Amino acid sequence: MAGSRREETTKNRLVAAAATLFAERGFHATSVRDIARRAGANVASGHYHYGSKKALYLEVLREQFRSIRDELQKHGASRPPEELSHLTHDEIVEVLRSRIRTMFELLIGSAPSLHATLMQREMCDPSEALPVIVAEFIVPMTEEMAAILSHLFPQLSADDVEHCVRSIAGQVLFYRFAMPAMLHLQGRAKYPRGTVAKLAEHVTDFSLGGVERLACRHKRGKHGR
Amino acid sequence: MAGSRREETTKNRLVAAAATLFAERGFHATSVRDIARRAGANVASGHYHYGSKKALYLEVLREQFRSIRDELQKHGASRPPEELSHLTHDEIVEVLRSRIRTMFELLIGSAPSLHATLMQREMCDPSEALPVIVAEFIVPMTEEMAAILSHLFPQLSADDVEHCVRSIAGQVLFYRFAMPAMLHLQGRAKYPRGTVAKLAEHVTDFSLGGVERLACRHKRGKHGR
DNA sequence: GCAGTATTCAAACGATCGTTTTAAACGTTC
DNA sequence: GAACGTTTAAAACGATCGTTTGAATACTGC
Repeated sequence: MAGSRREETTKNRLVAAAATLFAERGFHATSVRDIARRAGANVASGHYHYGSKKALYLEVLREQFRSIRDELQKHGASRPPEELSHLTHDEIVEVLRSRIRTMFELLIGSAPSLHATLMQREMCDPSEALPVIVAEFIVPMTEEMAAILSHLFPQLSADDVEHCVRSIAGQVLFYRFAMPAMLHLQGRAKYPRGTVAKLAEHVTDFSLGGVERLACRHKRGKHGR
Repeated sequence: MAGSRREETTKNRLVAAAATLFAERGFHATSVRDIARRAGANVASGHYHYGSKKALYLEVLREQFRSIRDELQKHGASRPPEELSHLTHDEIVEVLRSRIRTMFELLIGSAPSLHATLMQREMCDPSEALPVIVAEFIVPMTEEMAAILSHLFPQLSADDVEHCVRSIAGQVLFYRFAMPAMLHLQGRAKYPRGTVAKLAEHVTDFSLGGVERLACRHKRGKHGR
């Protein structure tokens, strides 16, 4: 026994099944019987291994967002943030473009992306897992983006940087959080191939314009233009 | 009887109570008994007046989004869109600023804003009411914003205008859809006074920069600067 | 007034919920 | 192989769910 690598124990199958179902249908619309059935386990196994349905839900979110930070680092930012200082302006722009693209891939890429769906549901009905999401996903992503913007335009105030980070995050998250409406408008079942690349280009260009305008505003008085 | 003005009939109290509870807790977490209790009615009254819990839910959404278009017109755009042609560039900018501010007030203003909450829940679990939301809220708002941007920068392609509209909408919606995370980050229970004004200013300035960059891009080749 | 419809009410329906119970099966250690 | 803690299994628990029933009540037109 004791195979340390991804044992297919009942406990593991339970949390995996629960993650899928909680993401697909939400907490209240998912029954412990659905979870047990999908995990090929007994109805009582959830309580035996996790204590309660709620505790199982919290474990699902802890597990999902424990791994996402590594995922973020793997896809992009292989270099520590201080290395940004050694890059030219245009190179940092390309870093920004790459990070925005990574976010899009994470949120609306081909994979189902349980993280995003679970996060969206937590924004509707926050639970004790909200701090985990903030600490493991939102804060790291926010700080990295802030570092990039600060290096791009050092004259930006900390407040402006924060606002710009949220402007960028908002643009990206929009296509996930408003996905059903967008797909309905387009009469599609899912975003067509190539959407990620196109959106990443647009959001990057749009945001560069936005950030640049704020950065140059101070030279032209408080309200620019 | 036949008082045409906002009768406090059981039917009306039911749909009002249902709107509040569906927004607060979601469809599955709200029981017909909760609704009846809040409406001061019997458990069976929901079925008598609306047929089923699901039908009541759909009626709630239809009613909520039937009224929001009027709300949008009242707060802003008192003039038909073609009047934009008679305004100067700077005047159109102020129209844009005012519309963005209206959106913020609608989404995170002091009022509870059932619309926004119900819409957010529909994006998690789309129902037959999704087309109503798209037709009554998203399409009008999108088209008006597109008209403003087109008048601001006539050289923008239709595709670019669409993308920019979504970039603006995304920034605004972010502060509603990610509200629990933002408030947790700030250690607050709700956005402090003056937030709407500050955010509207930022999003307007940021977006003007973004749109302007895209508008000027064509003069500098496909990938500008 | 009464007939007839529309609405409200208390009570109960069957189904399903999360959870608990009890015992059987399994795995490990002497 | 006996003893023991761990895990799984079937069955049932009480509670609550959405819905239905059938009688009581309120309202309408005459």
